[in-house]
Amino acid sequence: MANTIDGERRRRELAETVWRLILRGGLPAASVRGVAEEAGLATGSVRHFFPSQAELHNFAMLELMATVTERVRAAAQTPDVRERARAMLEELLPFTDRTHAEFAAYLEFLDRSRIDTALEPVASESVRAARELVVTILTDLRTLGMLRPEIDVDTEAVRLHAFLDGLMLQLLVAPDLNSRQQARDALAGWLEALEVKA
Amino acid sequence: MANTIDGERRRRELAETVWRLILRGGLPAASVRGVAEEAGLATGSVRHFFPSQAELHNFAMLELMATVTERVRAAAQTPDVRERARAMLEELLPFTDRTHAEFAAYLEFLDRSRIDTALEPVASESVRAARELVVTILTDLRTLGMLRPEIDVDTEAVRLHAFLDGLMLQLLVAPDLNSRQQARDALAGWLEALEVKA
DNA sequence: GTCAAACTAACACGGGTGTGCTACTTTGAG
DNA sequence: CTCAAAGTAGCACACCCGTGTTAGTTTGAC
Repeated sequence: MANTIDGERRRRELAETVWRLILRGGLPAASVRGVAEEAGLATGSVRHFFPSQAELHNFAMLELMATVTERVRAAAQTPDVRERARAMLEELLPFTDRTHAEFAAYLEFLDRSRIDTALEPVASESVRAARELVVTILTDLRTLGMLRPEIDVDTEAVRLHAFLDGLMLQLLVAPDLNSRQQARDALAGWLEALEVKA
Repeated sequence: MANTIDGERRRRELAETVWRLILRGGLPAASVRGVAEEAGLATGSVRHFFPSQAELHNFAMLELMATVTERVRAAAQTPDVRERARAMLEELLPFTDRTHAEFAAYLEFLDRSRIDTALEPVASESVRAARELVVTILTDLRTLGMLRPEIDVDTEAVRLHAFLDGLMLQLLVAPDLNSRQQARDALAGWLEALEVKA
């Protein structure tokens, strides 16, 4: 056989092309023809790796989740507990140009999953994973006795999760409302308020 | 002249048709042909009231903001201060089937405004208005001495605004995450935590 | 009743889309 | 070297889109 190695790399390249096009022109820009042209391929070539547009988009969103998950895993290596919590949660926000493009695509997919049942499973899984991450971080803080006693983990998880999603939405669609640094500070301030006084 | 009275009514009808179609099939469903068929008109009739699709969508979003603004104004009549704050902020969340459709359209327009410069002015104005409402409510509470002294209005406004937007996003794209009642309770609980102990 | 304006309707054009299909080129295992 | 598979490329079909244009119908002021 020929390039069996390049197959998955090509698919990942095309997934990133989808993200880039969505950042630039929204989901409609991520057409089969558009992706092919942006990647310098023929439409037939794209369809060789992805039999349908639905599979291309599905893969692009799965790859998106995998990328974010990997970054969260990397941030989980931070030694200090407080720093770790902050670092992990920061990976759920678009703080760099790179991640801004990714979350722009994520928002588009998430929104589309409301209609497109093919995207629904992976979309709701992503939301579930985010909630789980928040709960886990809060539970760890509680176990370590670093959470103010009057705070309920489940109640706080709902608030923090919604706060993060709202901040993400605002950074994407209304970047003038909060600068990235302001958003960073807002998250840091939030977490400080959770902790027991030193 | 003929029905000068019906003109604006027709335009409002078509705006609501746009909302309904967006709820059902996303922004792509709000095509000129789609709106015409849903409203029982010919495409030429729709284009008689709106010279272009851009004007139709722009008007639909303006009408959306006017509707929400009117509801907030009505909620502002609530006598009790605490109840009033809660009632007004609840109007920024999709708690009924009716408002769910409206906010679904709003999210779609907001997302589209990231790309479509024609929607950008009204979109950023809507975000600014929401922020202003939050700030105003918090400022009123502070003036009345009902806000816990350690709370800074501006800091709290950023948090509460992001919390509301996140809750809206989740109610729209991940309705299984939080029920409407849970979201209502979360908002009520948040506001209670802001107030000075009775 | 007249008539201009408001309103409704239908067609055609050019363009973009997803997808199916076929043919060509490159590659690397045997 | 052979040759089957991987990869690339291009075309055609049917569909939907926004929009321009033209024509017919209804309405209400005068």
